[in-house]
Amino acid sequence: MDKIKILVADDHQVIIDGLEAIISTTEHLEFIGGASNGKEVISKVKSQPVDLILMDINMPEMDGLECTAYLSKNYPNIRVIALSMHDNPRLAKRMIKNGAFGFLLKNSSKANILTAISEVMQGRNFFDPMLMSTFFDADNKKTSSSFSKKDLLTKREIQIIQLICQEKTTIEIADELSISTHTVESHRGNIMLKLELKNSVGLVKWAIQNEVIEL
Amino acid sequence: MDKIKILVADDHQVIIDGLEAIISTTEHLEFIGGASNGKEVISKVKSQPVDLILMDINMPEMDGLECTAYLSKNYPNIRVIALSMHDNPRLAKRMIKNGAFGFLLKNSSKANILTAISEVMQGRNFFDPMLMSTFFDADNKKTSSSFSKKDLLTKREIQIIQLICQEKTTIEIADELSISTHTVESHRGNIMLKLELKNSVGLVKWAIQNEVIEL
DNA sequence: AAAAAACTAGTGGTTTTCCGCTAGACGAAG
DNA sequence: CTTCGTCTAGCGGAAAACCACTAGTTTTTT
Repeated sequence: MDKIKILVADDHQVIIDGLEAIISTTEHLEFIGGASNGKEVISKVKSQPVDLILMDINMPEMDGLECTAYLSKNYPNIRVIALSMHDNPRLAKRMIKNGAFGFLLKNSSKANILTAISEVMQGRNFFDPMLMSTFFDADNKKTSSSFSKKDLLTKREIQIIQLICQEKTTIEIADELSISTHTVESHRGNIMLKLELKNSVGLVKWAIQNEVIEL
Repeated sequence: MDKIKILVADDHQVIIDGLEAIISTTEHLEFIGGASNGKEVISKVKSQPVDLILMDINMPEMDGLECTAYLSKNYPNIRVIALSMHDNPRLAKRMIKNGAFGFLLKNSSKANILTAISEVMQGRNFFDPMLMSTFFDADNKKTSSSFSKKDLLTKREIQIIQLICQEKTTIEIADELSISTHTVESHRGNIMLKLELKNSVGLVKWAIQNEVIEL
C-alpha cells in the first residue's frame, strides 16, 4: 500500500511542525507540506496529489470551513480532518456538514491523531473523545442544573406550553382540551409569570432548552 | 495498582461471556461476575466491591436507565458504561444524564472497549465513535437537505428573524435598525409568507433548526 | 440602460397575545 | 376540617402580531 500523503493547514508554524514530527515518524504516513491558509491549501492540491488534509478552522484569507466546502465539491477524494483549539460542538457540526470526515482538538494525543487518520482513510468518521464529552455535558448542565424553573410548573401548564409550541392559538388549545379560552389565558399568564418571560418567542426557546418540547 | 473490578449486566448470556473473555485476558482488569437485570446488579454491588459496570440498557425487571440512576445516587464511586445495540443518540443522552460515564455499541471493537474502560476509570467520558457519526449525520440530513427555504430569504430578513428571536417587539426592532415599524412589519410578513409559517412560534423553531439563531 | 430584487413606507383592519384582577370547585395534605 | 395548590372561568383593556394591499427608492443583475 502506498503511503498516505498528508497536508497540514494551520496559520501557526508550531502546529505544522508538531504534526510533521508525528506524521514523519509513522509508518505509511507521508508529510507533504504545510499551508497557512485556505488559499494556499487549494493551490497545493492543484500541483500535487494529496490524500488527506489536517485543517485548522481559524485561518486568515480563507478559513477552514470555506476551504473544506470547496475541497469536498472539487476534490471529493481528499479527506479532511478538522483541527481546532476549541471544543465547540457547533463548529464541529459545521465542519462536518461542509465535508470534513473527522474532528480533532489540537491538544489531542498522538494516539488519537493516528487513530483519526486511519479511521478517516477507511471512510469512517472520527471525533475527538474530548469533544464528545462537552457535547453531552453542554446539554446536561443546562437541563439538570440543581433546580430548574421547570419544577414550578404544573402538568397542565406543561401541556399548555407544548400546545403553544405547536403553533396553536388560544382558541385551538381551548378547543382541544375542552376548556374555556379564559382558562387557557389564565394558564398562559401563570406560565409567563413563573418563567419570567416576555412573550411566546421566549417560551419556545425555554421549552426547547428544558426539553419540554423537541425540535 | 489494583485490578479494576468489572461487573457485566446484560440479559443475553452471550454478551456477558464475550465481555468476560475480553476482560479476563487483559492485564489490570478483573471480571467479577454477570447480572441479567438491574435488580441483580444492585444485589451484587451490595455484596462485593465493584469499580465499573458495563450496563446494557434494555433489560427486564429493572432497565439500565433506572439502575444507573440508582447507582449514581447510592454508589457514586461505581463507574457505569452503557451498552447498547442501537446507536440512538437520544438514549445515549439519557444514560449520560442518569450518571453513565460512557456509551459503547455492542458491536464495538475490543480496542474500543478497552479504551472506554481506561478513559472512564480516569474520570473521563467515552463515547463510541460510531455513535458520534450517527449523531452528526442525524443533524445533517435535517439541515443540509439539498435546498432549504433559507436561500429564499434576504440578508435583511435574516436579520429581522434574529431580532424577533431575541424577543424584541416590532417597535424595538424598528428602533434598533433605524427604520419604520411599517417596514419591519413588511419584512415580517414576507418572511412568514416565504417560510409558510403561522406565527412567531413557528419562526423561532425554524430559525433554530436552520441555524439562523443559536439556543 | 433596463429589469429584477430588495428595502423602504404607508393605510386600514383583524386576530392574538399579554396583563391584572377576581373567584368558584375540587382533591390532597396537614 | 381547614388550608393549599391546581384547574377552572370570567371581565376589561392594552399591546403586539398578523394580513392584504399599494408604492416609491435603492441596489444588484443582466
